[in-house]
Amino acid sequence: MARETLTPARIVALALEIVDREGLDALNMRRLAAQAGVKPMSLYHHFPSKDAILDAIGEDLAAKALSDTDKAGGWEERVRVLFSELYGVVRLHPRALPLISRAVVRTPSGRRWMEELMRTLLEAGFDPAGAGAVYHTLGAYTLGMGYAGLLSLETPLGSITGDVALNRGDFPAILRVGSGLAVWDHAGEFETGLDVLLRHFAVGLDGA
Amino acid sequence: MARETLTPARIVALALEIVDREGLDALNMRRLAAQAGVKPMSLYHHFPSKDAILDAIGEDLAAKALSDTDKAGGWEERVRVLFSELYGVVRLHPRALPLISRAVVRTPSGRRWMEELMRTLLEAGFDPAGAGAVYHTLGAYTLGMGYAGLLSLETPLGSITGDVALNRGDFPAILRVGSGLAVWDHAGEFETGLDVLLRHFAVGLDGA
DNA sequence: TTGACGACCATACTTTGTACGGGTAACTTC
DNA sequence: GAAGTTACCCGTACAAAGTATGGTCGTCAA
Repeated sequence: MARETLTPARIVALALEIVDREGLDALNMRRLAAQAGVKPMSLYHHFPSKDAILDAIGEDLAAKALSDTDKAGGWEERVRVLFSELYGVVRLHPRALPLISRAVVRTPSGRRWMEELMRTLLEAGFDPAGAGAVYHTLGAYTLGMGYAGLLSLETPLGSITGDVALNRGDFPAILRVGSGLAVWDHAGEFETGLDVLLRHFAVGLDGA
Repeated sequence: MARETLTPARIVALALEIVDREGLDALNMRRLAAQAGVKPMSLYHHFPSKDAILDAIGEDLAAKALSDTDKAGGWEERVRVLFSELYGVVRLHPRALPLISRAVVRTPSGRRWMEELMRTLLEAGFDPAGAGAVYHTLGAYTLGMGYAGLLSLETPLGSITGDVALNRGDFPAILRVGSGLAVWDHAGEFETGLDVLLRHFAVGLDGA
């Protein structure tokens, strides 16, 4: 709205706002330009394509997941913090999740996050295959929690149990569990699962 | 190609083929019509919109995840089978994953899958909150494994370690782990994590 | 003054979903 | 069997969205 100078950083910030507020699909060049008080083609002076803007958002978010990881502590604690920080970013920007997941393997900050994780695991004594397994399992779990939350944003809370109520009798168990299905924010739910998985790998490491 | 009669089932089958082969983005009405040997607008006689076709694909896949769940066995085994079947479908059609995840909460077969899961959990003795937690945790894990695999399809295997090799020295740990990062098909990796999580809930159930 | 460059934009082309209004053949009804 | 109805398919056209191409305008160095 306010007509400040157009910069890559401001474009990314505005784009993220739109994504957070209205979803990834609502982000288009004309909309973004309008938000910046500028005409669409002006954006191309700062970015070569829309995809480049999306990558820049991803980089931005990946950088946030990287902040305070240098607290000391055992490897298990460090790994826990790495994934918790990542999940924290996902919780703050659920609609940007597809960008975050791409960023982990494609942007500088994402790779720094990954390097940090791999270094921690290798130093802890995991062999390359073991480190890969930890990354796969915990990464999938973290990513999945995010996608599940995103899904529940797009499918309005009551639309499951609400619809189902129509043919009451066909889905008694779903109805009994009710709203517990649609709400993914239960305190500590993510951390609990993360701990369970992490502990499993820790035990395996000692055994080997 | 072959000009058979156009039916909803055939449209869905062809659409799924395109998605499997070329990805979700490659599926458009003109492309799909051409594949069916028909003109674009003809599709709208059988489906009201593209979105309806996507939902139909989801329903189709959700139905496959539902097949042989009626084997007897303890609740833990039944839950394991439910998620394994679902994951099996995801592995067969990774590029259709976004459709599968929507389907679980939106299509008849998806809801039947969910009902089956909820019924099993409630009968096993979980309270509604507990059943919700199991669904959240295992569902997120399953979904996440799928998304991670999808991600590795889109980011060609070597592009991570390949790029990183350019600035050798910045990412030594990633390089050491190497190809283990990009390959998500390790036998039993999914089942291992699933068991770990499931066992955690089983123990919690006995304790309560 | 002049020319070069950086920031912004007008126009237009392409791709994709789909509204609208047919058209033809099979089938129903009297 | 004539007339209407329906099922199935299609031609045309428009809107939304990414972006190629080629300006325009102000600032600043020489």
